[in-house]
Amino acid sequence: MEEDLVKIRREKWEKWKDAFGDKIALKFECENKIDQIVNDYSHKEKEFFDEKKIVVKTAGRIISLRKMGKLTFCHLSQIKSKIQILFEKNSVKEENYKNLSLLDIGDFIGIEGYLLKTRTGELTIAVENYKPLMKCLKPLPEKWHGLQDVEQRYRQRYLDLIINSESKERFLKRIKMVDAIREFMKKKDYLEVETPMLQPMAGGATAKPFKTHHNALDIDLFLRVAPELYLKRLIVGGFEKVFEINRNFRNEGIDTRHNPEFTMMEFYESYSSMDEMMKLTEELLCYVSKEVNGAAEISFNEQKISFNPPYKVVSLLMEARKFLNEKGIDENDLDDSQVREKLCDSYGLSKEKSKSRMKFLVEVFDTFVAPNLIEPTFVVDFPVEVSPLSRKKDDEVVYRFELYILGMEVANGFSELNDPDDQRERFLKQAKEKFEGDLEAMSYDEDYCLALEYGLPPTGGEGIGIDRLAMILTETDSIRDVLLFPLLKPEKEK
RNA sequence: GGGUCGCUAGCUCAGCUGGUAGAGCAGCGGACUCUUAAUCCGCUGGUUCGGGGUUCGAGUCCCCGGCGACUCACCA
Repeated sequence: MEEDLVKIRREKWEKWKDAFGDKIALKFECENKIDQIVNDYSHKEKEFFDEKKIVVKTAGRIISLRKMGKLTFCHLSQIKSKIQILFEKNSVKEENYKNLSLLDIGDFIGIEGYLLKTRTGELTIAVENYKPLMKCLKPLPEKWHGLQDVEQRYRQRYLDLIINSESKERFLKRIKMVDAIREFMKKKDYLEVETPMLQPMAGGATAKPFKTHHNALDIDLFLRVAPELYLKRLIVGGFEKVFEINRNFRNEGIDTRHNPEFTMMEFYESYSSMDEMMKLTEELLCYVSKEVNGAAEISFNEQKISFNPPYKVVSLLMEARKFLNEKGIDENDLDDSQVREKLCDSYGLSKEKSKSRMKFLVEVFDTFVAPNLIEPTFVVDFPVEVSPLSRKKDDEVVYRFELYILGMEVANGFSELNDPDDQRERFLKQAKEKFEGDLEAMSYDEDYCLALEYGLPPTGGEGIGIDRLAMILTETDSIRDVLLFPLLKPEKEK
């Protein structure tokens, strides 16, 4: 049983004090990083190490252990690399060789030794001194198959990271991606800011918020669904270019593309419009793809995708109307709710989402067109009705776009609505929908309208879904696999 | 919330129409100075997710519950 295995490891651990002076080391001067050692020396010939004794001092977790009499091979792991280490009975002190039996796979040790190449040509540290740093009391999952149980990989992500290198690599890639995005935005003179997560009113997106309570103020607060309205207040305040990479929270379903908390980058630029945002997006994605994957072209489940600009542009309304034409549907009939419901039934559309002519058209697009947008594609011509924060182009549509990749919405941007009178009217319409039972409709935010009265310059703004972009760039099907700790239901106490 | 599937040793998995729960890895003991899924000999290890039921007998069949995966609905 597992307790027996832990008991044996604990007994070994008890002996550390006599054998090595410490049960738990305070620290270890790790003078050489393993990936640096590998980079510097793995290409050298075997003879190089015969002539020159290169001494290194490093530390890591033991991830494999092969004892063969008077020789013991291990692999020592650090975040970016691993290296083989070798204990020879003649090179370490006799009692220290014997004390190797107190070490297990999973333990952290610090070592000092010299480099050599084995008969098979593998760069190896021949250990002269070593010091165990901390015991791993639990047995690690098996080295060959790794940790397969999906649930355990999420619940105990550290085990997944120790044992499954693909998983570790995927997260390192995500980190690199976020770094690249940040670098890009800073190079473009955007200022990085943080705006409230706790908001008295959850605005900036149509979504169901999480509610919470502040005790000292005795007020209800919401976790933000978007930072949008605060970022635009900063534009009013004269911060001409701002961006924020942070979490949003939406109290909605969970599936392979949705987690209740997710990361978005939102950015806003004064004196700009949706056209500049689209150009910037093309440039950004191309740059990030090259930084992360070394190329602007990637493949995803055999599908080829290019991030090289320019991206295709399709009109939401034109595509939806094309569908109506093909099916012989008269658009004017769509004002009749009974007609819409009938059509929803025959084409398998959501009645909930088709409660007006325009919403029906959007639903048609989402269902029949969007899933087929594999290569990066901008969708334009969104109805005013579903875009309460975008500037009107005419009575029907706004200056707004969404970017689709692999059938997935990855970005959403627009020329910001900066007319306070128009904004008030749009909020009123939202408030009415909310009153009529739409839980996702926006609240009337008078404080934001007040800010607009001080003058929001013409502004382009956009939000990019970071998790989804990470999925695409790491060829990952589920959002949970690019989130270190996806939300799971707690296990029930027995 | 609905549907389908899954849950067996620390890990990866077998276990057929119901008949004594098995293997590999890990672990323990032994051999071994170039191994790398090391090898060889021997050994240990189980509340079969939980609770009921049917049965002489349940990992297997039935019911209830838990958690997860996929999928539909909702959403980005």
